[in-house]
Amino acid sequence: MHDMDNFEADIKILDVSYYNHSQKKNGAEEKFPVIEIFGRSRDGESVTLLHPRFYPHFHLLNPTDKAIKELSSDPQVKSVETTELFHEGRQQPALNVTLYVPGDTPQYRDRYGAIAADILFRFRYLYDNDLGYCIHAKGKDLGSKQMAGRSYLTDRIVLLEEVKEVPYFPSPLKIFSFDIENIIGGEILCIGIVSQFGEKRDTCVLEGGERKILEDFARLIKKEDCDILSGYNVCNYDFPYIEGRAARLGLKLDIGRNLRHMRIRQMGGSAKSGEKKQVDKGTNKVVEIAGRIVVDSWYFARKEKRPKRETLSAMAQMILGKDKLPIDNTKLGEAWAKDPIQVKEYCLQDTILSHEILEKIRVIDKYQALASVARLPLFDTFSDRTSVLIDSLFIREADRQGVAVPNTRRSNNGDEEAIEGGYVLQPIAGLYDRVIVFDFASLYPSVILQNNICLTTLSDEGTIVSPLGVKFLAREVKQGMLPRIMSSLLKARRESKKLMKEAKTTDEMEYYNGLQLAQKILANAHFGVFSSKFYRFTDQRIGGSITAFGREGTKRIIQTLQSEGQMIVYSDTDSLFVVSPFQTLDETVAFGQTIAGRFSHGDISLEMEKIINPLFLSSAKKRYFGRIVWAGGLKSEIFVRGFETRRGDSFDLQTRGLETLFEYILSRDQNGALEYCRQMLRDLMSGKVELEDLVISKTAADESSYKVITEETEDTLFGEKNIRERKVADSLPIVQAMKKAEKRGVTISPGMKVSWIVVDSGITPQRVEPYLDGLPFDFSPDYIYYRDRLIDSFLRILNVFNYTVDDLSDNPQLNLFD
DNA sequence: AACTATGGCCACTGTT
DNA sequence: AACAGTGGCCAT
Repeated sequence: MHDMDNFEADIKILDVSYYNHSQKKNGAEEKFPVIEIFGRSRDGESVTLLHPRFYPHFHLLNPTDKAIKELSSDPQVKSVETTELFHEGRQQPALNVTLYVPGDTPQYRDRYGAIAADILFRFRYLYDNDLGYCIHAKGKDLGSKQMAGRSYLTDRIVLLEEVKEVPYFPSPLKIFSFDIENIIGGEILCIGIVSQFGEKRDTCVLEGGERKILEDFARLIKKEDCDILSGYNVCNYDFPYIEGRAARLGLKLDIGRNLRHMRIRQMGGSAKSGEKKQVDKGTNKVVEIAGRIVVDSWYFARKEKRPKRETLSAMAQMILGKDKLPIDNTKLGEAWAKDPIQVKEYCLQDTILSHEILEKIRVIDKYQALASVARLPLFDTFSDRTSVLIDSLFIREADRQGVAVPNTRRSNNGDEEAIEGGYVLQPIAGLYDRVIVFDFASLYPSVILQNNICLTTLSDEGTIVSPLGVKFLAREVKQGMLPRIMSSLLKARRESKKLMKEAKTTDEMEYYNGLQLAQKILANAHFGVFSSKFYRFTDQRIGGSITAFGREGTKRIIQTLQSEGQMIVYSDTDSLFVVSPFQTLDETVAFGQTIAGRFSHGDISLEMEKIINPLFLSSAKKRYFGRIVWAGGLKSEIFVRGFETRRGDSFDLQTRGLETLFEYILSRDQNGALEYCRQMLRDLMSGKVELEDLVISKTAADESSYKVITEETEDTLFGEKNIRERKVADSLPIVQAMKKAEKRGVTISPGMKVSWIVVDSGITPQRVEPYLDGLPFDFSPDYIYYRDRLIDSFLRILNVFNYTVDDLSDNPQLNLFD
């Protein structure tokens, strides 16, 4: 063993975990937790920081004498301490209880109704030690990779002596992308690998039989000691597949930084009837590897780009402008036997594409910025659970101020009604010149600030009264925690934006841009979390008051402007569409600035976002398009909201047709528009259309999540009740397509897009056939179906100008004789 | 078991 | 033909 060297470095925290240590001390057994911090230093070393003897604690509100007595003499309890906490508007007596073993906490939560008793131990550690994503650590380098019988794979293992948070710094993480090739349901043939650290990139392909491949895979991850493991759909496909194959061969995948096995967790599940599905269908499996972070490039690329088709080839083309080598997955075994070099080339190319997609969309940088703003390990920001981010800021503030922290709510309180949301003004359909779009800057955050909305300011003595009649104390009397956090986030964001503008290099600019975006995301996330039915600090009076203030503000401006004779043609939540009373752009801008100034007060700021000329409003809400002619400066840019061109589940012909139709409408060429639509329908009906243009795609949910409808019918003759169960899934086109795809050897995992073409809509349910990459499509589309859907789409625009289906017909003169 | 909200449009099925 | 129920995706 080495001498113990001093260690000191700046470190980014990737993941935090702990273990229970127990040792003999003077004949007695001493038990304590040891926190394990996994990270990478600014200088590029991987480190494990060990922090022993940090203990778990929680609170009891209004503890009984009996409870205090019991806990004081409980051998599992390290210490108890009386204190006071603010809860439900007043100071209340409380007990702070410290245990030896984190895992004991739930039993005390249940037995004593303890609060702040469901905070994960790693978060408790970070909160209490005031740590964030980036830290400065000092300690003793333990030299050996063994510690108390435990092994770690990092360059350094350090017994922590001093630690403090430092500002976010840019430095590279080690990223490892991979892609497997396997015979469907069978053997893994090879694994392509890209390993990147800063500018340095290495590639290789593992081969030599499945056992060797899997052993090499695990060995390489450990040897390279990567921070991020990535690949295209690795969570739902590659990792589960590898796990399954490794299990068959009896191989261990002990690839965690503490040599713990990787773990795959199934997320989501079925929603109860009448309830919305809570889980983003984009992830249904989560892969956990201690000390490392799994980042599925498919998940983040789809989140960022919302593509219609989500195959690697479609995404690579869209994001990188690169083509993917074609290969028939169903014949991989034969291809491998014939020409393994080609298969390997293909495999590596896929790995590189996935890797470059991840780089291009800058996911790692974005989440690092979020980790630094939310003050959490990178791992926890990647879990995409906003409540974790808000907890990190809010619980710390509550602890500082002695405010009680309830446990996460696990019941819906039964009859609880949803709060009312934003106000949407029915649009006045038409085509308008020079429409000014105003919106409130960060409406809900500024409402929170302006009205000092917080759990801690709710009070009957409050002088700020929300439209719901809920009262909040004025800022001068007591500043709320929520407004305080909001204010510091918004202030920090203004500073980041300023530094971004002053940046001298692109890297510096990106750095501040990432920060200001993260600050914005976090500020906006507060409303959602505090209005959630499940969050620990949820109070409907808060969420309800926030939206009520918002609605009131918007409606008041609409009324005021209307009473002044202005024409408000649309409004949604925090936006207002006002037709300019002036003929020129300059006058319109000046007019808009006056309005924006008039309605901005205190923390609430109404901004002139853009001027649209012309603007088309349909008779439906949330559907409009126009040409932006001004947005802080002159512009000329078409934008669309809501229509099929924005939707991933429309077919390309429909998207293209509408896009062109929009251009005709914006050029005020209605005859051109009609002629164009007629021509497209003619082409379609004469079969002059690519199959690709008729493909419809939607995201498949897990089959078990579809509802089962129970229908009750009464037998008229005998008065018997017949109960029939019907599975919704059975008649959905998407499920039909998924099942047929599987019959043809293409597995579609839930969360991925399924593509199909309608071949017969004359029957119910309609018949569809899957449209599969690399496989022939031997059916004839139902052209009537597609014609009718196109006509419906076109008419939703054209009926604003009083055109009807007859105007889209090729023989309009026939109508004269009707 | 749930771990960010509500408002909204449209496609489709299956009943009346 | 009108409707209720369900699913999916989008606006904010």
